[in-house]
Amino acid sequence: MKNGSQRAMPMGKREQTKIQNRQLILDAARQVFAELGYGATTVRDIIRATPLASGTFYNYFKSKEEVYQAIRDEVALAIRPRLHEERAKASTVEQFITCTFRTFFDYVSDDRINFRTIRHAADNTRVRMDTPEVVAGFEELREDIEVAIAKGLFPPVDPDMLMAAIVGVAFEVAERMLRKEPHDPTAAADFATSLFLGGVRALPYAQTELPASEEVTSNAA
Amino acid sequence: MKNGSQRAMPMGKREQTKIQNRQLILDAARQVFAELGYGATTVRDIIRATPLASGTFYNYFKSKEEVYQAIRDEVALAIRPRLHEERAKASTVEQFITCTFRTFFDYVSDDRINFRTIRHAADNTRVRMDTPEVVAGFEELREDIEVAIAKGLFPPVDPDMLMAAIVGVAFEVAERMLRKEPHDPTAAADFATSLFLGGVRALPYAQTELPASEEVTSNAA
Amino acid sequence: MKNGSQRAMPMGKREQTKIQNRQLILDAARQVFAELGYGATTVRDIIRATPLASGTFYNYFKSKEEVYQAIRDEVALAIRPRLHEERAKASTVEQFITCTFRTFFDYVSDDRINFRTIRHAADNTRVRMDTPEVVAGFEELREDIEVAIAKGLFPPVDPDMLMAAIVGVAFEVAERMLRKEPHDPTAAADFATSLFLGGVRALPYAQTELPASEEVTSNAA
Amino acid sequence: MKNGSQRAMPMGKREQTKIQNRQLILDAARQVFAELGYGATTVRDIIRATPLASGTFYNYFKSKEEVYQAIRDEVALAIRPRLHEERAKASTVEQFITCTFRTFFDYVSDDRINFRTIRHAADNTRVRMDTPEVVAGFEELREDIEVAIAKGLFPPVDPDMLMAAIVGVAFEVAERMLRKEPHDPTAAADFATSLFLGGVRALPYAQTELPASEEVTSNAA
DNA sequence: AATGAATGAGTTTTCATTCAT
DNA sequence: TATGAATGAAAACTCATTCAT
Repeated sequence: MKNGSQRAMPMGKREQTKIQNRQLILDAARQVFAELGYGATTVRDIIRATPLASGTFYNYFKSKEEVYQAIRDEVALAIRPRLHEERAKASTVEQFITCTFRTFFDYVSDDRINFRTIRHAADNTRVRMDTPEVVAGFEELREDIEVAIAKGLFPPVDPDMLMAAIVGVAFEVAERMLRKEPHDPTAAADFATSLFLGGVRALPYAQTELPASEEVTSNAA
Repeated sequence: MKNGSQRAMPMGKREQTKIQNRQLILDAARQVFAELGYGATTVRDIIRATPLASGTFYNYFKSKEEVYQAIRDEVALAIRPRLHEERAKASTVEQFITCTFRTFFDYVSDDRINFRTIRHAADNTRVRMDTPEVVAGFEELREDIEVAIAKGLFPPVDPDMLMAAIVGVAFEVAERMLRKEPHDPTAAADFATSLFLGGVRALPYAQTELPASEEVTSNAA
Repeated sequence: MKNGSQRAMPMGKREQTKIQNRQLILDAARQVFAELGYGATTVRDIIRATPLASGTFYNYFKSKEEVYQAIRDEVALAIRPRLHEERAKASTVEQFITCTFRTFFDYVSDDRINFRTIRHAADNTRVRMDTPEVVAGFEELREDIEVAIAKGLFPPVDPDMLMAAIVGVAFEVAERMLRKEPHDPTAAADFATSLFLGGVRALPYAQTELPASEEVTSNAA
Repeated sequence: MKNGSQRAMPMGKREQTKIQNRQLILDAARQVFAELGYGATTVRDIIRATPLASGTFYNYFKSKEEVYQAIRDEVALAIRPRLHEERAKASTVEQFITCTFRTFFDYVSDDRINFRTIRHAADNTRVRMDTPEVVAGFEELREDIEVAIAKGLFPPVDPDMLMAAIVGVAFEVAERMLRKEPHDPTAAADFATSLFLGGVRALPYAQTELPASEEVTSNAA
């Protein structure tokens, strides 16, 4: 049987299907990881969430671990450069903190499926996967903090601790943000930023249901 | 040699063994969960880390899940009352924040095996179960915050968000604290407390390797 | 420690308990075999139906099989001699058939727990255990038939087949009898006897609920 | 050589293997149930009697119970319609009884493996499951009897009891029939039919080893 | 490439029996 | 002798991976 056609540019049906199937698996895996947690997920679970057959999985990934790697990398690759870039531009503590949280919460809000995959809540299990890519993201933050300290933006605090505090607040507040519809990444970013810049006394007042008098809804400090 | 201590009901060897075996299993489970992560751990792994026979496991727990519950509850039951009690005494924001972090980090430092079990790495997965007991601990913190706001200790911030921020910083900073020997719960508590009271500019300066002069270790800003 | 008393006749507490425990186990076993069937019953099930501890079982019986033997023997020993004796006295077909069914249904009605043990209905499973003792009971019936044929009571039919028919009707009709309260062994015996003596046309008319005219409730033939 | 037969949908090798494997398991199960009894049989036993791997069993059946169901239903589905149809045609007691027994014994003789599976010995346990399909068969017989009574074929006997008697004789006589080679379903049917039509006195004389004169083989009474 | 049944190693779980108290 | 927890062999079941179609 001869290969009748060779089209240089337009992608053959074969290649398209291939890319599409890979994506089907990745999407299914994200879903299932988010629902069951990484540990409890089986390859069968992933396949079941797909129109494909079980054997097909192995045409694209060697194992559950490998799909997981792919998802992780996708996430980290999507957010890390953005964060790093923003922070590099910061010339004050305010800017550094603000852009870090804002970028993070915006990303999470846009791409909450991915977020849920690495930080997940379901069947009572929250998981966070400290895989190389994610850890690398943390390291990058720490390095950016070190640079900022060197530049004099930050006082000479323990960069590791500060990184931990930022990460902790970012993930935990993101979790809450996602529970309320509609998501309000701006409010989340404001909250976290205010906390880091001025402590609890600087926090924005809560949006109350009652029409509060004007000055109360804004910051008093 | 006389038995000087008074045991109201001298325990038979059988009861002792029973209690001891239960503990053997719990300890083994803690170890193994900490090493392999909850998801990857099998009941066999737990038993293997024990001098007991496979069937014996089922005399004490119905499943891996049940051991895990027991561990979790042990943790939550140990720490929650302490935290709640301390916070109830607080009459200022400072006290509220300080005692929360101090109690938490002291506990974690004392009982790091338990902490590692519920907040852990290896196989790159950190798990924390938002099971009834743990969630109840979070709720309690939120309620305490609400009470504090009502009393005027806190400005009228979003209690859910503040709780999230405290929890995030607590767990994440604890993680870092445990990576350095010797543990320094005081430093961790100081760090977190300062952050919450005055933001990044209020943070204590990092412990440098050089023996720093006294006033340097405290806040300057 | 000395054995202070030796009472020749009155049974010691020890012996009494021993006999009593043996009986507890036998009774429990009967119950459980009847409920779960022999195959599905575990020694644990039997013990659970007893106030005794699992180890105690083995002071009385070596295994499930052995309890089962004991029950079987009890049953066979209780009913076989009665049946044999009655049939030996029979001098007509009528007597032979009548006494066989009457004795059997009376026994079953009295001791339905034992019956249920060897012929049981629960969880949709009917079991009949053709153990040596039970088979011996069947053989005895066949031999009695052979003797009756030799004596001229029966025509020279196939004794094996006749035995099978008697056994089949006995067990199956007994099953129905036990489903109606109050049990009516007399009606069951009449039914079976009439069938064997005269075929379906000789069967007694069914007891109807409606107050039927007198002659209808009795046989018409 | 051409494939002369017309298969509407030529079956792929896959489908064939699937059907064949299902049958392998069913056959093995029949064998093993017949050898060990239902209760004592394990899924492993069934698989061992098969060239298949252990996991394969679970591609076809969820449990031992489910295989058993399949076998049972096969039996009931094969025999019930035949019995019902024959009885519907009966216009006399003789026909009703005759066709019932004849059809039953013919079936059992043809399909003795199936019969042995649901009515069986070894480990001394005979099992017959009164599962929906089988019970439905019994019910059907009872209903047919009720119809026959209404039509005046039978005297107004207790249909439940008559059904029980027929069932008891059918199963028990079938058991004996299967013990002798060659099977003689005709003799079994004659025996049972005669019993039900005229009682023991109407029974055919036993086949003796000696070539008996003609009239002896038929009824004398 | 896609399919999905087969595989069998590995896991969970049960239970008859033993044995220290 | 009674107890009941411990034992471990064996049963039930799962699932990642292979492979014939």
